[in-house]
Amino acid sequence: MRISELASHVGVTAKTVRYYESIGLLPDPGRTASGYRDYGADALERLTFVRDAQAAGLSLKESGQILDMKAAGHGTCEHTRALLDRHLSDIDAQIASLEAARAELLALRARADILNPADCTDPHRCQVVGSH
Amino acid sequence: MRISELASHVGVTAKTVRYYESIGLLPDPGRTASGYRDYGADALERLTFVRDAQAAGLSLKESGQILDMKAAGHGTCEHTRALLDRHLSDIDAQIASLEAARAELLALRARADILNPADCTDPHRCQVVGSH
DNA sequence: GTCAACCTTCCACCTCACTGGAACCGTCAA
DNA sequence: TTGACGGTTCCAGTGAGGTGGAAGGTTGAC
Repeated sequence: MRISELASHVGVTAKTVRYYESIGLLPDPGRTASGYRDYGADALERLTFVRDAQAAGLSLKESGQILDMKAAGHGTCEHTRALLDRHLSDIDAQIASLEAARAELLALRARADILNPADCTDPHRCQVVGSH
Repeated sequence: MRISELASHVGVTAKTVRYYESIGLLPDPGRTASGYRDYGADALERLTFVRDAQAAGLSLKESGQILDMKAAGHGTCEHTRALLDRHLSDIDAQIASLEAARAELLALRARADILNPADCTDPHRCQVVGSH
């Protein structure tokens, strides 16, 4: 399959696929006689994994690490598990901090709702954002 | 107070404070006779707000917008409220996507747990990451 | 008076994940 | 055979949020 077909299967652009190849995330695909990149199912699987992993918050580098461990075939499960565990706690921390942020924003909003907009005319302070 | 003191109160570096000033996020502070930046409580409050807002997922630009609206003193409450509302839904979306990612990672981890590590010796595929 | 630890400016560089554009070649249907 | 729409390379830029380092001035304790 050609680059655009591969890209559209996964929901990225051909540019992005070439970029991934340039950073070593995708291997050199074979080429057709005319020099076009020619991808197989393995490329699709690899790219799909990168996309999934990215959706799960892993960086391209980390996806590459997992994929490389897989290709090297050593320590794979333990390393993958460790990476996964680290990301699970990262995600938990992110969710916690977002929820704290949410609460903060909500409190700010509540103040904005309660305050009479007419009170908001002091040219030097906004009641919502002001001293806290 | 001097730049490092301000910075350490908020948990950033002096470099970062100068950078914030350079992008207009913090106003020119006064200077001592020798040219050192001299900050007051207002700078601390402003920088703290930027840090809080950043923790809440706002960009530096957006923090600056709120702070500018506050300084300009017009339309403040409505604009702040709109910004806050937009960010609340952004945060909700982020939390939702992180929770989806979490579930995905957890599923991957569960596969890692169930599989016998001894099965993970095939040099060409990792059971955890492989075909799905 | 000396020394470390601070401060100043300025400019360049970094990471991440792309994106845009130029200049050129290949494919395919009308 | 012409034109649209792909593909190729390479280089440069984006934007967010900084960091590093050089070259110099200031402060304060011993």
